Amino acid sequence: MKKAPTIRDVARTAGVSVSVVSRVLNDGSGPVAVETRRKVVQAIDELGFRRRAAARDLSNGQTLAVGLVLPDLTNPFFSRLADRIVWEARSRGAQVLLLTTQEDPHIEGEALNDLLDRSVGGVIATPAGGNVDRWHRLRAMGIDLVFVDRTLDGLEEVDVVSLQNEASAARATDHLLGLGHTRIAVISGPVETSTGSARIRGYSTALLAAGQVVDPVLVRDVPFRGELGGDAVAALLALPEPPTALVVANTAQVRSAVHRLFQLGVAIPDELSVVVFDDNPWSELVSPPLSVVRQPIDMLARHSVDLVLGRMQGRLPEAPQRLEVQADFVSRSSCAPPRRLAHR
Amino acid sequence: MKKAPTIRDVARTAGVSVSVVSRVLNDGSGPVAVETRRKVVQAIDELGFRRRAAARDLSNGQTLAVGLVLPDLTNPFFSRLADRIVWEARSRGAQVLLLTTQEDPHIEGEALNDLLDRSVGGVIATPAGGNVDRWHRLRAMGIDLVFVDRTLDGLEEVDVVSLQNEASAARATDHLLGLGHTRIAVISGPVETSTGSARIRGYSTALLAAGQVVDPVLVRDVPFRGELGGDAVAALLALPEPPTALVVANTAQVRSAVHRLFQLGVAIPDELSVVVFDDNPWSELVSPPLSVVRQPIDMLARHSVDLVLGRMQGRLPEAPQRLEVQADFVSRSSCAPPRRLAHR
DNA sequence: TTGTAAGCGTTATCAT
DNA sequence: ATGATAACGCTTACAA
Repeated sequence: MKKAPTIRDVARTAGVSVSVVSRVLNDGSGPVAVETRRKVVQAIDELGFRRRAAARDLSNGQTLAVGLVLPDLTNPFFSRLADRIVWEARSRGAQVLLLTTQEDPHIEGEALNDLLDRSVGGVIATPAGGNVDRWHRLRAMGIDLVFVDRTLDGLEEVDVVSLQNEASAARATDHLLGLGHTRIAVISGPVETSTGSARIRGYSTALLAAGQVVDPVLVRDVPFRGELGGDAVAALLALPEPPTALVVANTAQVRSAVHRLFQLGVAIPDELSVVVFDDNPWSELVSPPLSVVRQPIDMLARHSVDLVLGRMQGRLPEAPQRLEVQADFVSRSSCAPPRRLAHR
Repeated sequence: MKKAPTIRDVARTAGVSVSVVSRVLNDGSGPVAVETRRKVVQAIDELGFRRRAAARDLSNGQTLAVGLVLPDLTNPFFSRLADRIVWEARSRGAQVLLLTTQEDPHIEGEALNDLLDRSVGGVIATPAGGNVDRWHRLRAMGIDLVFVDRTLDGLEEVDVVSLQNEASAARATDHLLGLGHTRIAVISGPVETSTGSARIRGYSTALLAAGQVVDPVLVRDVPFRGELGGDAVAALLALPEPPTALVVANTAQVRSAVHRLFQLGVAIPDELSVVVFDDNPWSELVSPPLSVVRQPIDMLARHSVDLVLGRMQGRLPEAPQRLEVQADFVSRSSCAPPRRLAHR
């Protein structure tokens, strides 16, 4: 196991000094005679030389690596997001350090410490909540930060890429309203989260615009972790006046919610119309195929990577960017007009 | 944005030398008076000092970070694997650099280059195929390597964690045989891959043991990428003598295969019994719920992390480890005895 | 028990 | 256009 060649080895076998080699390595950081460059290049691949990232990072106090902090890869939304982000990052020459938080602020805190140590150049994250001080600290250390999917109050200065949560929820609700439903329920994420509150807002707005009232008993905000989506479904159906339509706006809970619906033997869409947030690979495999709000994951990925990398390289205006991408509504067979006198 | 404190700052404010600080940092790397340690510790968190990973790595020529090379996070099998590996790694203090290959040896090659640069301490990978020289090079540079899920010929010296592919395929086939099927088809991964060939072998063995012959026309090996699982299904059903049972042993193709089955309106299990490899979150949501071979993903994760980290820390015997973990067969409602005279 | 100083592989600043 | 050389922050002999 011979030691890997260093820049000095290259310099020696090319018969030049290390500074010259360094210059050809960082193309354009200084003048190099064309013939000299040739020799250097040749030496480089003759020796199979590769720059040690650690040394480079140490020297210029920064890394081209990006930290990716996500709740949980078990949720298809995040795993596809991770897939796209890794892809976009590598196509721009950056690497990705992956950390998961299980939606737990404590774990997230530790992850942030790691990131601090490792001095990544930037971070893309879906914040779990809290840790405001840590996030600030990160920024104070000059690490560029982009939130994806969710924001956090008190961090107005960080870039955010999210989807049009409010509009999308309104859109889904409108669809149901258009079918004639007058008792539409929603299962969202926690109201304390940016996505949870925005989606509930969209839902309410649509209802109000249609001249209906918002019945608080039909609005369920459940955590992202766990299987509480199912319980919310059960609770909703056990109501004296159960809903005839349901919007599952908590991506992490759609599996659980749908699972329960099936267990309970609810006839979809006859007894209950349903729309879910996010187009899972299986949402058209179940019967009936689910109508969904399709989140443009690749756009989220592309923009977040653009933002971090852009900031890290100092392009981009000072002001924090706030990007909202549009979601599509995909109508399949899980919605129908309400049946009068539907009993269960 | 003040500069982050260095080990020297700590030494100064604690009134000791840097080596002492370093010693308390790497607990046990040398003697430190208990009172001195106290002062140092105090100085450390007074200043909020954190070691720069780059410097540490540079100094000792190694990183505690692990490279994770996976085909594709879009496949639930790999996303769950990633999730578990990240988790296990962090619980042992290691970070994970994530790279995806899209099953493309060329992309994989580039990923390996990155890993070389970044001098991660070890790598956990599901090899896409080829790149044998690159893998060797990695090992030659002292980077510990563990293959998970798949192996590669010509790399007998690397640790492998996989599941009992042959036994699991046999098990699934046996189940169908037990139901009385005499025309069982299999859709596997490429025969060139370790998983593809092993599963076909298991399938054949079971058939032979039951006194049946292996009809080559019923054995379809399809790539991991793309949607060819669906086409294989269609081809199988178009046979003059179509199968009455099907084992989808290519995890990456089960969605596509099942999708096509549904499109074609095949009655499961009446017309066709099916068993699929890997317990997707949706496999019990579709109707009928699918009988599956459940892969013990957390075991795969745990063992791979144990292996890399163990090697990196120099424990572990010389000889390459070959771990096979057991998969469970979960019977649900997609299998039944064959119907005589089933026409389509 | 503690301190000094020489690396580790790059980059960047000056001279030449 | 090139070459010395000093950082960068930490680890580790080796001395004291």
